[in-house]
Amino acid sequence: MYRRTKTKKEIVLENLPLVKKIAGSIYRRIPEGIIDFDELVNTGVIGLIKAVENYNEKKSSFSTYAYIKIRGEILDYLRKLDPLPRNIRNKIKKSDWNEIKDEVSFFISIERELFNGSDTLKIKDTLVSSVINPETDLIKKELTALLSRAIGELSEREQLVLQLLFVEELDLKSVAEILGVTVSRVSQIKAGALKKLKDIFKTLV
DNA sequence: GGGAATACCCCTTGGCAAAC
DNA sequence: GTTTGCCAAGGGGTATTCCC
Repeated sequence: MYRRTKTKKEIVLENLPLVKKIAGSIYRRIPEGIIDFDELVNTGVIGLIKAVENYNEKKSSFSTYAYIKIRGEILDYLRKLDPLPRNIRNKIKKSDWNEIKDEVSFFISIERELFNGSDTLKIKDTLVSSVINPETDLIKKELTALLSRAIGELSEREQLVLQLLFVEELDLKSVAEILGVTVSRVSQIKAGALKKLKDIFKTLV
């Protein structure tokens, strides 16, 4: 057990860089002046403490578990700060193009990796275009649905690696630290996941 | 100032070993 | 046999230093 050899305080101090990394990646995506970076770090530390208390080593590595808990705590905190009722926020969400862009950015990034060609740019441009029309909207929805299905075929570990690399925009080194493996291993998982995704995607299209 | 050389970082890939 | 993971080597991009 992780806690048997180290005190809670030692584990928290040891994982503080991880908290700062996660807080930083979220902080970069929040409009300037909305929240203080230190507040996010403090919230992340609360998540880290909860992770230490509830960690079950049989289920996953501590760093992976802590990552999920820390990020969840910060996101919960941000939701609580939202002054708008959830139903109003949902209505806004439905018509907020930035939100849509955020959701599909993951797929765009992966697609870029998968196809690595000029055609990708055209699709990307279609997806992120500021002009919404029925045709581009339909293409976007179909592509998102297909990729979503393909990603669902991957293992949890592969999905996590892709999420950390493309959604959180972490580098391989950071992902390696979170997963507790080497950078080269993360690169291999990423390459394998993308290859698998490409194969799955081909069968779906 | 700017071009060349060097150092450094990030990442990928191949080979290998251990575990399942 | 397959999967997982590490190590070492090398490619590519960027930053820094040096010299003209």
